[in-house]
Amino acid sequence: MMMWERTTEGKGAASMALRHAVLAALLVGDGSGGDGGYSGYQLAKAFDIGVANFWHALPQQLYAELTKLEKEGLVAGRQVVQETRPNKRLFRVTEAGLAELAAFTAAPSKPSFIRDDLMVKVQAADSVDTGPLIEQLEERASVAEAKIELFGKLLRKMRGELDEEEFLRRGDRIGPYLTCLRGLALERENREWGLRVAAVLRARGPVRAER
Amino acid sequence: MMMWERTTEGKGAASMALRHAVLAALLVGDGSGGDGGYSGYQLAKAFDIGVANFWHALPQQLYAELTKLEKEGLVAGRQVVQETRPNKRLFRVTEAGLAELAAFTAAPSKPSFIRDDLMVKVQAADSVDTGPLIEQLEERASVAEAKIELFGKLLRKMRGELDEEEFLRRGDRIGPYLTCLRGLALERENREWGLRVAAVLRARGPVRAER
DNA sequence: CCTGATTAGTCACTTTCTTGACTATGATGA
DNA sequence: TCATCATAGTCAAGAAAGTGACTAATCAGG
Repeated sequence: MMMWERTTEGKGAASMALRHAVLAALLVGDGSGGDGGYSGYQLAKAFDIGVANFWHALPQQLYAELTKLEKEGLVAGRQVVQETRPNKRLFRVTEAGLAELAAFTAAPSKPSFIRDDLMVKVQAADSVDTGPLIEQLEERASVAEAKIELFGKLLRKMRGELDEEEFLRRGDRIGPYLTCLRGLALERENREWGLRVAAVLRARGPVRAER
Repeated sequence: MMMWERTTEGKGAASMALRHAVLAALLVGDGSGGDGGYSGYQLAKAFDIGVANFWHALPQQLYAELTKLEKEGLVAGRQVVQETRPNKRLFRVTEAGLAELAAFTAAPSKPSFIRDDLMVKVQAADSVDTGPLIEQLEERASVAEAKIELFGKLLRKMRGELDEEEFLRRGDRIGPYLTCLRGLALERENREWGLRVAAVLRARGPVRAER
């Protein structure tokens, strides 16, 4: 039997993946945000930095998910009337939401999944023109560089005046710090790999008579 | 204007993402496989090792995609009658398929995306029971360890008797080697991060009075 | 005064993925 | 000999995710 025939085995596990990412992200805004909660809009921004390290979603999806979560009582929203800006709804995680997150955390994780156009292109590098590929690899390396700096700043900000060891021992809210560390490591690898592959392909020159 | 309002901009880019991963994976089977091409079944296995580093897909999707690709002339399948096994169809990439891959390679890449349950859980680590989380982190580290060894073997096999520098200069088919290198780096990071986070959470002990 | 950016969302449609079957045959191991 | 594994697929329903367009207010700059 091969791997895709896991019939009748992971039965009641209920995927609905985005929701847990939303709940986890919302926890951060809850309290530190000052006014207790994130709006959909703010959540979208929080996703862009930080959460983007392990989850990607467009704002439309977040709004939709927030609506569903509210209907199920996992988050509670309250209207905030603003004069200078359009009104907004601030959401915070409810007890039920926290319970849902706890259950999710206790359940087995599905293997992480990655999807990367550039890697597909590198896989085919022996059969196609490498010119544009080299450009994209170097572009990616420089994007990674920028993220590395951004994450460095974020980490410094999160740990405040404590050093890392100290913060991880005694800080509160270390979750986002730990995921950010992973993002940092990832981007470093991204940069190294991009530069290395670009160099290798450059050194080989144009692809020789294929097929 | 925010990022999700890229209206009328990436218009003709045609997503259909899986197809390029399939084409790139098929290229490897084409020739080295001996009998010229991969069957859907073999492709599924190839995806599981190697391609899984940058693309995840279930066999059902691959079969479906192969059918579509054949209808569009990007791959060609031929029936192979077997006595000892069920018959199969071997697929190879056509000229048109290669052209499609080339066009894809030249076009801008969409940002890589990751989705990782475990990271979501770590993000929420300050608010939930960390016991099962620590277990999962250590489990992941050991899975990563196994992959590291597997990739080491794969790489040695691919480069044959040459050393890495030499192979990357003169070897043919370096694409899969380069993506495998990335996979290796990724798994190493996975292992380090998993062990580190598990250690940090363990040292902190159970979560203190939440909310 | 007009343009564009920022805040704050909503709606509808399409594509893709996942899930859970079901069909075959031969080989291998207990 | 019986069970299971490995090969080699196919099908269909439903859930999840992604895409593109649209509304609306305010503010900042030229």
